[in-house]
Amino acid sequence: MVREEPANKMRWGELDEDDSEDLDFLLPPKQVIGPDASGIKKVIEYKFGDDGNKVKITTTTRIRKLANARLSKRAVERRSWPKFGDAVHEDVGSRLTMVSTEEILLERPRAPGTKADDSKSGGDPLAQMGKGGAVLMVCRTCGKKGDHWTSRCPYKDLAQPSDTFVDKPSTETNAAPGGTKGAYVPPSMRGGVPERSGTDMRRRNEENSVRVTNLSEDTREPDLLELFRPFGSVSRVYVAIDQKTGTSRGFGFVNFVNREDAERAINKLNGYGYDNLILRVEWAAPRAT
DNA sequence: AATGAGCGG
Repeated sequence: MVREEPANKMRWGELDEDDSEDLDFLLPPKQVIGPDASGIKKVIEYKFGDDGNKVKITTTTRIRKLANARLSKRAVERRSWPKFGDAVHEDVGSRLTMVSTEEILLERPRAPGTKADDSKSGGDPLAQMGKGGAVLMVCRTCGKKGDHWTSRCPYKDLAQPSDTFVDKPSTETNAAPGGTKGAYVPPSMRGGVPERSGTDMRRRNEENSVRVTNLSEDTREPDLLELFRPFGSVSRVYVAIDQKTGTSRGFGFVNFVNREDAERAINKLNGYGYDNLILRVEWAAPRAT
């Protein structure tokens, strides 16, 4: 089989590039009208004749019956739509593939490099839900879904009682001068954070944190959950994993929704034999900052 | 023996 390459054949990438020397740009743009529902198409174009005068050429064609029959009514209808974009000056019917250089702007929830525009949103992320991209916000401080991030949490400052805490006079929580009981106070017993009240205040009880040590190597989080679940609802289980080896480091944490449940678990499971090892179960110290 | 990843707007 022999393939013939006509000498004058342009590759598609070169289209419209070789005739930059002619004066066609002075001519009115080519117009394509139709085809209409009955397949009639008019092409009006202009050329310079040999004498250098402008010549108007009107071509009227009718789409072959066969081709027309294969088009859906909708497709035929679409053909009469006015052209837009780069296609405005194109006889689209003659070129099945359009190479467009039109800029397509992708819509994003937030364009890169822009700052959150509070003036438009009113600072309320909820107001943006549903009209931009999906917004999924879960506050890590109070566990509420949907209206704020951790840093905006109204309880952000309460969660970690500190010397700089001013809303409420601190008492037993801090190493206050004037003498305090030096015993360790479970975070849930400390002041500062409002108690769970009503249905709205779903505090994520990161605070009722129980440390479990002396876990066997192959104890995983599901095992821990299974072990502690009977004492009450567990909000989180965690087994420390060595990032390098992927193996358990032999300790973990269990958070309970209710302090009392945590306490019962500690009392029951501390010293409990599990996988040939004696578990140590006690209140966890607050996580390192 | 040992006190945890991930984190955005």
